[in-house]
Amino acid sequence: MSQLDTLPKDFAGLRQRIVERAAALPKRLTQIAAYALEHPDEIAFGTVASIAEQAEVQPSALVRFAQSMGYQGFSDLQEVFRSRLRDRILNYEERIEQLRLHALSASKSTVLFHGFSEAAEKSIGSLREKLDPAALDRAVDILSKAETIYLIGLRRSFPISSYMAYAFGKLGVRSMLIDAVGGLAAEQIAAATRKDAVLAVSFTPYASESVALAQAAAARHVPMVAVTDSPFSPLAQIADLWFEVVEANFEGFRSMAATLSLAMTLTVAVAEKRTKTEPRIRAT
Amino acid sequence: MSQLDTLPKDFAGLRQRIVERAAALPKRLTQIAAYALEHPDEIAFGTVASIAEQAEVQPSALVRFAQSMGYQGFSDLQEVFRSRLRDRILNYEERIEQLRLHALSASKSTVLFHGFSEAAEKSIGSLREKLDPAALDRAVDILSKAETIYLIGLRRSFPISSYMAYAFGKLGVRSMLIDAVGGLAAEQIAAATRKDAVLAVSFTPYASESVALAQAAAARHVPMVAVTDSPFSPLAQIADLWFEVVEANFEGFRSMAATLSLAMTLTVAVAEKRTKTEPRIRAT
DNA sequence: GGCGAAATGGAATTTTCATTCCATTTTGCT
DNA sequence: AGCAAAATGGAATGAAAATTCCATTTCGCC
Repeated sequence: MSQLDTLPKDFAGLRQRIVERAAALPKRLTQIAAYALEHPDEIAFGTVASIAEQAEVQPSALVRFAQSMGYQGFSDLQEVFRSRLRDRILNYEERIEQLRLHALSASKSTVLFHGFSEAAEKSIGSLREKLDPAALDRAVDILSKAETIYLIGLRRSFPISSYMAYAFGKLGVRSMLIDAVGGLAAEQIAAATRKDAVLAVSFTPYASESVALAQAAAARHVPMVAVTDSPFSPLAQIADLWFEVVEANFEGFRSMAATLSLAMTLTVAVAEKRTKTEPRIRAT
Repeated sequence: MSQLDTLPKDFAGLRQRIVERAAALPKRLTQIAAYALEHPDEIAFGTVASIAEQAEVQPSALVRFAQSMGYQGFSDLQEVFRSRLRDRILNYEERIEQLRLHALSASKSTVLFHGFSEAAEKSIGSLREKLDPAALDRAVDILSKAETIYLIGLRRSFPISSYMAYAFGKLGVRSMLIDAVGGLAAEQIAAATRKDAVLAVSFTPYASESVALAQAAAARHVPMVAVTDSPFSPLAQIADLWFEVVEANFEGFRSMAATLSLAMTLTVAVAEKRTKTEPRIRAT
């Protein structure tokens, strides 16, 4: 309670404090300290009653333990254990501290920059964890068999599709960017057949034109790989194979970093797979 | 409630059930389904009240959702979301092991993906270290004073400029994307005056058309902010202010993540600075 | 366009949980 | 050993949270 020094807000700091003070603590509280360090996720998710039972102490002892560490009650201490679980997923702890320091002295635009960067890093990190290698291989397989790859991605997704069009061009892979210039989107995709393939990219709120184009292609049985953000996406319904990419956002603006990384991967992988069959130009 | 079939005890099963049933669910519950899959951590850690607020629904709707998935109440469903996190933590060491295995037996495309992701993370990290906050503020200042912001960025930089055009549009900032449709690039930029501004993006090898357009604008004294990769870039010579962004590359393909992060920052910062003068639309 | 059923919002209620309090036990010191 | 101070256990309390209930709105069908 009478805690003049700053009380640990992150798990690393709390852990250190527990180790330091444990020796000077009464028996029952030492017991709790040991339990806490050994079963941190129990502390994070359990209730006072359930933890007390597990650790074979009284509920009140848990509260006293938290107070002896400087917190007002058990709930405050538990919050630190929970934050550890949130952060650990992406290995953050240090980052957040750093960001906090930055944020104090920084201008509004600097805060924005770090916020967007953070969102980008988070997005990439989470896709790295959950991207299915087998799905990636299948997607490359579908696309590399296509005579022409049709790229659907308008509005927010247009940077992705236009990047792929650029890179495919450099790599000598025949592709068609559906850019809807002159209102000719439908005409642009009309030539796609079963021998081609579609790569469709769309995120909430799904641009209705992109969806309509993808559906038109699907109706004609053009093989389709989709990149979208939810199993409820209209693209997920119609694609032969789809990737779920959830981008983190900052101030309501979603990152595109993870999607872009995936797009680059597909582009290069398809180009390389093709080169094995028919030799082609290689470029940056 | 009247759940004869086994109700999901692990997250994977629950996830599948949510996807299956969501279509047949009423509007509000579908909304919750989407939120739950997109923010599983929130469900795991939050309280009914806090989650309800985040997802913009009533607390009672969350309980109904849980019941429609076969659970007795929200707490039971939440327990599944929590178990997912527990498991994830327990698997942490395994994960590293798994990653090691991946690296050995990984498919070519997985290696590509991790390579590009790493390049993106590196690029962002290095820009975070060296981006000058004062320069950022000045750039925002220059751009926010413009009547119309002309966006120059072709070929490899086109994803960046097209993203900014999209975002500026959403934010109600007048901008003109020089997309060179119909070979009309010169005409597109011809209207720019001293009261406007140019944001030019170009990297080695500098697309000659981009450079020519920027020079044309500079000759007419249009204020210019540039994003490029070297002090020797032709853009650096003519811009009033320029950012050096060095993107890491993998297998000869440069990331765009850092540039994109900077682009988002400029876009939002300019929009916010403008809103102080004249009220405008706010959107994602 | 009107009727009935389903869905929804929000307040009321119940349950669960953290915290506090106090009687009892243990510990440390003389 | 005997006393005071600290620690402990367990029940009582109050706060917060989940759940239920009901009036109102929305939706689908005739």
